[in-house]
Amino acid sequence: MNLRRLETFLAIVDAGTVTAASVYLQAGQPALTKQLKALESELGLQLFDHESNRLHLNAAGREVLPMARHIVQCVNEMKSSVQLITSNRHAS
Amino acid sequence: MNLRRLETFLAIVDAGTVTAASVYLQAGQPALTKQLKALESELGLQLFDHESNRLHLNAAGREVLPMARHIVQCVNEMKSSVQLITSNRHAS
DNA sequence: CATGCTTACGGATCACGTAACCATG
DNA sequence: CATGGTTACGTGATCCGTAAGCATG
Repeated sequence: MNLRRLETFLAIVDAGTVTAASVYLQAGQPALTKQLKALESELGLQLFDHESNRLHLNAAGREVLPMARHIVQCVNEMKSSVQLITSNRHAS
Repeated sequence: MNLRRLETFLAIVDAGTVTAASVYLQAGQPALTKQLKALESELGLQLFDHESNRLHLNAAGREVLPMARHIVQCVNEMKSSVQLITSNRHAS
């Protein structure tokens, strides 16, 4: 399980398309497509309908989404806490 | 930020030594040492005292520990939920 | 035919395992 | 000197970006 893939998943959901997410993340579309496929493969679960030429979040994706958000949020909070620790360490 | 590194961190704390953690994780000591160093480098923060020939969790490590545990726990819960989803999917 | 996703492929980076080394109790 | 951690190094896997291809509205 890779955090980068979860962040990519969230970015694609929030941006609406892989293309828009790639602009936001300053990465190439192919990279995001492959990360998403890797995530779906790893979970053994399709998160989007890949049938049309646009991706659509499916039922499973909607169930996984809040958990992925929570994990990424916790990671960001940990990063903030670490920065706080180092700041206090320097202040003391 | 890599989840594998957090899991390694927890394993080292729980097992007490890198050696014991490497047995538990079925990996080599060098790999765990390097993952730990990578994590500390990434956070910009020493989590252990590296002075003796045994690692000792320091104050910063004790602060980060519960957050790391929470993140890993959330990831495991997500994995379980995904398995549940796929089970139900197969049942229906 | 414009938009958006996917696949192919080459290069770079990362991660591991074996082996050798260093430090401490 | 036994135990535990670290460094060196070569190999295998992973990831990305460019380029090309495919599908749909």
